[in-house]
Order: sequence, then C-alpha cells, then structure tokens
Amino acid sequence: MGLSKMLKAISNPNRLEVIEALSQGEKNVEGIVQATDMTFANASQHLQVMKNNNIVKTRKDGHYVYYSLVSDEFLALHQHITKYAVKEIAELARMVNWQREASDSQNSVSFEELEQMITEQNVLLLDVRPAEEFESGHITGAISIPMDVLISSLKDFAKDSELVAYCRGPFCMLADEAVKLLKDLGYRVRRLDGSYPEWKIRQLQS
Amino acid sequence: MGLSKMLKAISNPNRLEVIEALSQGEKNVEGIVQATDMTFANASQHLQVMKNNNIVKTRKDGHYVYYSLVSDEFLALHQHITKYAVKEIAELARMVNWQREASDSQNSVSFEELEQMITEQNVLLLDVRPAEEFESGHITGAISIPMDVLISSLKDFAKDSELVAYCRGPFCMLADEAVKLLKDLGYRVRRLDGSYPEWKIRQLQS
DNA sequence: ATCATATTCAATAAATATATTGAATTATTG
DNA sequence: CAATAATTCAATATATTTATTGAATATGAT
Repeated sequence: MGLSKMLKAISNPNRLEVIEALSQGEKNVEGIVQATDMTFANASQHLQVMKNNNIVKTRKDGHYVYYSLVSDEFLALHQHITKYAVKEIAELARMVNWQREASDSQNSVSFEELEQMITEQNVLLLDVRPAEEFESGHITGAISIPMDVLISSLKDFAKDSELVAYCRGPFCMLADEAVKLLKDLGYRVRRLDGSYPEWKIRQLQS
Repeated sequence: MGLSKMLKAISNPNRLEVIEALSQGEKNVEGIVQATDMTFANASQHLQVMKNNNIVKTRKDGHYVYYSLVSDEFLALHQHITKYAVKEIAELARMVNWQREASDSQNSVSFEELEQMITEQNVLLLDVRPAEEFESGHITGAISIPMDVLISSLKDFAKDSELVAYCRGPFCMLADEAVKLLKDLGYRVRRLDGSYPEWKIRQLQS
C-alpha cells in the first residue's frame, strides 16, 4: 500500500534527520552529510529512497544536486508528527524539556507575542542557525547570528531592546545555549517557542 | 530515536489496517483477524508491536483482550496522515476517487451540510458499517443499517426524507455501494464526505 | 480439578533494510 | 579533450522485519 511505503520512507532515524535538515531549506548532498554524520554514499542512498517515495525533490545546478522537501504540505505533515512526538512520546518529551528551563513562560516567547513585539519595534530577533540556513529562509526581521559567531565575537547588542533567539525546531538546543550565554551577560533575552519552519507554515496558513 | 520507532510501528500495511479497524472502536484479537485477513498469531504479534510502541492499549475482560487506540491524540494524528495520503499520494488519490462518482458535490454531503440537515430534521442518516462498529460508537442521530441488511431485506425508508450514508473512512467503499443501491430504488441519497472517526475528532475539537 | 477457549510466546525461514566499499557517471573547468 | 569534483550506482555483509508453525499461558465453565 502506498501509505505504508511513504511512512517507511520517513521512519528511519537518518532520514528523519535529513528531513529536519531540509526543513530549514534546500541542501546539496555535502550539506546533508555535514548535518547528519552519515558517509557520502550512505546519504546519497537515503536521499534516493526519499526521492522515490516523494518525500524530497531535486534541482541540479552545475556539479551540485540540491535536495529539498517535496512540498509545503509535506512540511506541514512532518510538523504535525513532530508536535505529536514532543507532546505524547514520553521519551522525547523528557529529552526536549531536559535542561530547558527556557521553556517556561518566563523564558520563552510565543509567535503571538513575537508579532506584538515586532510591531512595537522593541525586539532584536536572533537567528542562531548556520548562515546558509538563514540565507535560504528566515523569519522576517531576524538577523543572522550563528552560534559560533555569537560565542567568538560576543557581539554587543543595544541593552535597551529585548532579545529573542530561535533555531531549527524542538530538538535544536542552539537557541537555549544562546539564551544562557546572553543572559549571563546581562541581556533581557528569551527563546522563541517555535522555529523557522513552524513560522513558515504559519505564514502559509494565514 | 523514539520518533522513528513510533513511525516504524505504524508503517506496515497490516498494522495500518489494524489502526483503521480500531479507529471504529475497540476490538478483540478475533475481531482484528476478521477485519484484516491475518492469521491469529500474526495479528497478535503485530498487536504486541503496536502495544510496545504506544499505538494501542489493552483491556482484559474474561477470555478476551480488547485492543483500542492509545488516545484521541493518536487518532487525530492518524487522520492527519491519512488526509495527506489521500490528497498528496497520487496512487491513493486515484484509488479513492476510482469509481466514486459519489465524491462530486452532487452526491456528497459535508459535515456542515449534515449538521444543517439534522437541525432541520429532514435527513435519515445511515451507518452502513457492521453492527458492532455502530454499537461501539456512531454519529449522533444515525441508524444502523449494515450493508448485508440493506441488501438482503431492502428496507423501506420514507421517500420524502433525504438519505445520507457513511462508513469507515476514505478507503471504505460501503457507503458508495449503499448510495448506488438506494439511488436505483429512487431514493434521494448522498454519501457523507467524512466518516465516524472524523466526526469523533470534530466533536472533541469543538 | 478438568476442559475448552482466547491469546501469547518461541523458534524458524524468508524477505527486506542498512552501511560500507569502491567503481561508474555526470558536468565543469582549464 | 583531459582533469577534477559531486554524485550515483553495484556488490556485499550484517541486521532487522515479517509470516508461519506449534507449543505455552491464562481465564472461565463444567
């Protein structure tokens, strides 16, 4: 049956990592390899499986083959599944909430609050993902401060505006680290209770 | 990873059939066997897999072990996945729309229309699933007319009220058959564009 | 207790999925 | 057109999944 094939195609830890990576935007095989610690050939084979099952599509440019998720509908489905996992699969719920004091309401900001803050112009929205991911798509108004840049150059932000950091999704800890770091420096900073791909789906639905 | 385990547990054709069956209500192993043409031991083993992965839960009563879906949250997730499949997986879309002229708007009724018709009291809502499935849960106001009863006894309905038939879900053809049969007898009859489990989730959300 | 019935368990064989290796393609650049 | 770089393909070994068979439990009835 076609549904079971599709589900098989996404029910492998490596391929789920690929999907998470591609949720941030298209990547070539090298990019996938870096995001997942698979070998090159192995990554390529998994990508073939996903292509044959309509999970991803490809675009050729010079030497490179760029992979991306097949549709926004699929991205939305993947987020439904992930949300279920974070809420209902005990093991994952624990992992996500593990060392994240940030997820209490004191330290996290909802999309609604963020929109409010943006219209009021008193927020600096930090995208702490790698620069390439920012370039292939980000929340409107965000600035790119990849974690390594934040750590090494310790940029100065205006102390009077509030900071909000976000990253890849519920399993991404970068934003939490950024919050911790900046808090210690005396900034007013919170984590976005959401991520770029979730924001993207929200935009499509409104 | 826990998410891939959960997805593996639902990405098998037999287990998907089990989930579809349990979407209609709890069943013992014998009931699953009848709904899926697996052998007894095989069904039991698949049920163990689903139990160990928090897809189903059990209740013991005398000799029997009754299985049911673990939560309404899971039922909702399964429906999201199914809806995606029907819309986006070409092969399935074709299958469902195959010989279903019923799915054009002339021959199908949305939940909203149905609610309207029910308040206006001029509809006879026919549940054409097996009697046990009706008993373990049905759309409020429906009457149970299993397909075999409909065919053999050819019940007389009031010719002045409109008939609406429903069954298990998008892959269930019983309601289409009922529509065809009753149409030939001169009734005004349409198929519900939805099913009992979808109605159940709607109720929970409102 | 003994028996019958519903379900689970254990052992097996066959099929499928996965990671690794190295060779084969394909497109670009000089 | 040769050289290079990115990707895919093919072959293989290992691990996992699946269905089948028959035996083992557990529960209720006689």
